[in-house]
Amino acid sequence: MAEPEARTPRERYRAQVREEIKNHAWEQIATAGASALSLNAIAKQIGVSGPALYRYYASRDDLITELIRDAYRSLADTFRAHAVAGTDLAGLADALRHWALADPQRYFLLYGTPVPGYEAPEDTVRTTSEIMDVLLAACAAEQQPATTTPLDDHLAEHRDWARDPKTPPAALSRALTFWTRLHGILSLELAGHFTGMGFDPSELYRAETRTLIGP
Amino acid sequence: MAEPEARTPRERYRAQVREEIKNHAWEQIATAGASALSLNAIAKQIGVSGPALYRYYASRDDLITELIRDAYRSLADTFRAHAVAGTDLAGLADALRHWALADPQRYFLLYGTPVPGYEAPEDTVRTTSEIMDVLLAACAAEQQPATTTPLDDHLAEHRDWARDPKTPPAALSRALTFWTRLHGILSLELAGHFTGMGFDPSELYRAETRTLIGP
DNA sequence: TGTACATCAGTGAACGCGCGTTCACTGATGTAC
DNA sequence: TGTACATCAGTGAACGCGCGTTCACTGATGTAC
Repeated sequence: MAEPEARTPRERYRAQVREEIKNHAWEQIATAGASALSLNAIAKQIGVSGPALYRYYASRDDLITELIRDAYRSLADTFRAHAVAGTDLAGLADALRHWALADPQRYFLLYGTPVPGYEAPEDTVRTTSEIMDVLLAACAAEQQPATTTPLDDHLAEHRDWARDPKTPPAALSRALTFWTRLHGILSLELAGHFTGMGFDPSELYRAETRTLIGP
Repeated sequence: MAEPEARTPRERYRAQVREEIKNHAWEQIATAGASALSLNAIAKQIGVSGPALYRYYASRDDLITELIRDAYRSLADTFRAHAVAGTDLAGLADALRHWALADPQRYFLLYGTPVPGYEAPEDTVRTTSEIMDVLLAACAAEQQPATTTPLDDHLAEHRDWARDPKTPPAALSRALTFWTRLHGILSLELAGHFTGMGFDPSELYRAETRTLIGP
């Protein structure tokens, strides 16, 4: 994925095995959580001895970092596809929801409980900026409200995270509330906090999406 | 805490040691996350042999369950104190934020990445209902809007989670959005997703609190 | 096309570690007469 | 107040386990002449 393209058969084989390792890693994460991920267990599943995996990943942390990288890339690609297609904020919200529901543990790997001390590598930070860029562009494309809120004012002065200096302050506010509101619903839903309450989380999600659109 | 009161010196001693174990457990969770919690490590910190802890907790899972129980109790107590004092929604929002910031890992233990397969014991479910009751009462005490939203309609028909049947539908909506919006901000903030963005998360929190209040 | 060499995937043994948990025990603290 | 007994906290040895990781190696695959 992030690898250079595989030209030779050997390179193609390598890429294939790396992919297989990752697939089993995701499976394990889905079954027992990321903290339970074990190289030896993956090796056993693939039908290979434990040390063999060290041909493909330098360490367990290396593998996890690559999973995180892939996850961010996947979300960024999803967003960018919508940006190219010229979809609006509602489209992005839908895309985010589908992406999250498709693989809850992948969502939590990015946005769940942080591992104390873990520092994201430089390139994933770039990917998150890419995601934010798409979101900000979509917000800027919406009709801007006439009035200004205290939050707009604050963000107008703290806007380093918006790479395009032409982004209007109201779009900054909207991007943040888009992110936090939808994340709030998704993370509680995926964690199962709504089970047994009886209502349909997608109704809540759609209601929140509606309030985010328009001026 | 959830124990019967300690009458005899022995019982008091027991309660004291249990408390000490929990304190070190929280410390460990804050340092390395809940999945790294180890009974042996706690024993070492206390200066006691590993098996000694089994006098106080039947197993590692037992200890974690009690930590979760305590955490829910703590939040419920915080909310109830505000209910008794007759505080409004803004007061609850403030209380929630302070409670979360006071101990991020405690927050994540309740609302972070779920452990696949873990089932909450019956009594914590009761505590969460208690929390919801306070929130719903505060929402019902607010002035209700004149118009009705599609979400109101949906929740009017799926309201088993609201124990008081007199709770107006708009209050149900408000309680849910209160919860999900504030959780969205808090969890992203505590996980460090806003670091480096430059703005003040509390401004965002206050802005969202404002939109939740009034009709 | 065939041979000589280099590359590299995978093996099996080993290291050191820490984990949760059990068990039979010692010794101190509390209780009953 | 003193003695006999029961309760219970804590110990140390042990069990079985799985983990990440290293190392020297075998054997297959690819490369160069």
